[in-house]
Amino acid sequence: MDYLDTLNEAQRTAVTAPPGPVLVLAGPGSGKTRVLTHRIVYLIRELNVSPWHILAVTFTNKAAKEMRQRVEEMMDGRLRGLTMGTFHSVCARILRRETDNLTWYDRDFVIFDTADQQQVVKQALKDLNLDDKKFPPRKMLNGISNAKNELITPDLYQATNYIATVTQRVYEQYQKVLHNNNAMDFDDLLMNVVLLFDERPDILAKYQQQFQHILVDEFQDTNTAQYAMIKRLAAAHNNILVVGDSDQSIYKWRGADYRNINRFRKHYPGAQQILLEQNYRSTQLILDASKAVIQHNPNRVHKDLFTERQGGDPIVLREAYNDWEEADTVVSMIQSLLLDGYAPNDFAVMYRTNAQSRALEEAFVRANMPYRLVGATQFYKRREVKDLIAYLRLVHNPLDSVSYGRIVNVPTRGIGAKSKEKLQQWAVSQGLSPAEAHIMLAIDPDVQHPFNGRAFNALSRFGALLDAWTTLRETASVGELMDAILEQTGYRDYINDGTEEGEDRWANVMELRSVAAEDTAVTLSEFLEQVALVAEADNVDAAVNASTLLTLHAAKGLEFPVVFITGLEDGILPHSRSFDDIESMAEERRLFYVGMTRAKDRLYLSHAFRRAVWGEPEVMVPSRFLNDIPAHLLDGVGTQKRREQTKSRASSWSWSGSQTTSRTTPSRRSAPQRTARKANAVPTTRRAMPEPNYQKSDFEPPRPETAVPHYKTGQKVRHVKFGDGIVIESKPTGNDAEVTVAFSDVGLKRLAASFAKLEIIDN
DNA sequence: GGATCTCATGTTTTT
DNA sequence: CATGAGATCC
Repeated sequence: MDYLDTLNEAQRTAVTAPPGPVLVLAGPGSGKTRVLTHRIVYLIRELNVSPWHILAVTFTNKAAKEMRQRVEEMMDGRLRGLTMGTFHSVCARILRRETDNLTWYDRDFVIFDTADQQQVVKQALKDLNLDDKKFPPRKMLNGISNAKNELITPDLYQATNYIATVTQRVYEQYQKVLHNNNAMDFDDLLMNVVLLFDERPDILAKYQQQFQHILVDEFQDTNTAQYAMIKRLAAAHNNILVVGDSDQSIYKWRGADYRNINRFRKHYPGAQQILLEQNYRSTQLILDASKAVIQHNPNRVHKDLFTERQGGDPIVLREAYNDWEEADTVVSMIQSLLLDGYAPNDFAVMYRTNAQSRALEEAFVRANMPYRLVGATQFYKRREVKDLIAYLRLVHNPLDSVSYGRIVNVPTRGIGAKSKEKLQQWAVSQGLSPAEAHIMLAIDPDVQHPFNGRAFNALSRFGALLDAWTTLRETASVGELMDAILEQTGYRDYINDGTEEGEDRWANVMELRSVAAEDTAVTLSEFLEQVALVAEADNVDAAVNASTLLTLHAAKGLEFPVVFITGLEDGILPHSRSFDDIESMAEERRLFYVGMTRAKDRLYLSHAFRRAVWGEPEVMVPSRFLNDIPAHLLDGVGTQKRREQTKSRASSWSWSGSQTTSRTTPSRRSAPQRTARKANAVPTTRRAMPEPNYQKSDFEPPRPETAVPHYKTGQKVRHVKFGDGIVIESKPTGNDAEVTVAFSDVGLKRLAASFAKLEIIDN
């Protein structure tokens, strides 16, 4: 078999494993995608399995698409009926097919995203007369989502304290609101499939019969609901192959549990286990450094990654003065590497939080370098895009009161709060959804209603539009429907107000329009589903010749010749929210590990001396993870030395230029590089830019930190008069620092550091 | 009824 | 600092 020749022994063992449960533990870059694609080909060719009987679940839609392409190439295009996609999209497809068997939903159900969910929670709180200040929707949603991921329905919810009791009630009401809207949230897609399978053995049997061979990628990031689903599906034939790496589990906060790997072992004691340790991506040096970092996690299965790419360039570790300088250093490094023959799309710049992309973007723009941004202000979350989608959803599903609420009066059409409320009441009394009520007003001349002339006109006019679009939907394509909506609502004039931002917003609308135009045959239902389930990483288009800016999370599964990981500071990369929990800290470490192992040839690590985490810049401590990289793998000096260098550079900036350069009137950004036509390929929201001829002196002049001792949160200090206390907060103010101390005797005091002469007695 | 302003509030990661 | 809610003004 020629296609098996290209595999190493472990890979071949996995690919040709006899049917049955198989667990593949695959280190980064060990060719797990190859294993999956070859396995599918093997099943079809060698074992005569029909593609119809295969289900392959991937982490992103993009991964699914690529995998399908590869398989098709290897098979010369002979695979109809193969099911491949993310858990969410596979579940959506199943539920769509089974709507007749669902209690609460009909065929046109829509998928609500996070923003919609927020609205639903608010509605639920209102229905229950609960104060959304006391019970923040975000928190409520969290509790609900966690429950759903654990397959806990409202009536199974065990409330052990007051807040949980409230959560349960909100959860119950939340589900009711969703049902009324004919809508599911992301978690429902998973949970409802499992519930359906449990309720209807006949339906489960049907899918067991179809999916006789199941393959799951990124198994370490499955949650309870996902695992429950595949376990049920596999129960009849036991042909299940999962690929995962617990060291790359980074979605615990979303309910993922890498312990599913252990559960799998327990549940299938006879499972064949294969370890993929040969890495085909990175240099040995990068692997050694990554291994040194991940080794510090407790309770892991040891893997001995190796590669034939011996040696490699040392990892470069640098400290920058602040986030600005860090970004500039990254960009100029890229520029010099470009001269060495690298292409712009060979580079990726990674960071922990989306907010960090800003300084980087600006540096790229200043340098006139092409870049593309993954995530951040996502295309599908933009106001104008959401508006248009809300219109489409409402036409598709008139029960969707969330979408209705979003656009009843956008653009404004004389339907204010009073009218809205009155209509709401009237709709309820008529047993109609708000949208249906509008339509009723428009088409039934004899209808009894409580509205005065002006309000009636506005309300029924909107109803007439809805009615017309609903009719149009039957015959027109999605694109044509969009055109009609945009035209008849005057949306263009509303959004395109002559400002640059307005222009951008309109461009985004047209972008969405062109997505619909790509496939004229797509139904409204399909289009909406597609749009609801796009993943961050789906928009990483390798064909674009630009450097990639992305979060460490979004980097999973990708690889780049040169990787920069920025913001390696305590509080950022281990994120401050993970300090007090061992498991979260371990996950932060895995996140760093995932980032490092994306690099093929070169890895650059950086941290900043000062960074504005929120408002005022603070002095940062280099990430604790950096200490775990052996010095001989690094091109860089020790922590102390780095900081001294930063300080000496910093002091040279303070005298290098005048302080008069104005930063108060940001100029408009020069023509942005449209590196791609794709959705969020290039940030479209303009941001205030610094003077283009900026110079080093524009950096905030560093403060003479020397005189004032630096206090850290949590330090025990002694004051001559107030006695002993603990530092609550310390923030720089001009040449000084303002320290907030909780004294055991006199309580909270705010002190000027230079004045108070606090004695540090313990860290 | 609608637009604009101010104030407060809260910030990880995303299907 | 960015978004959202509430108040105020038109």
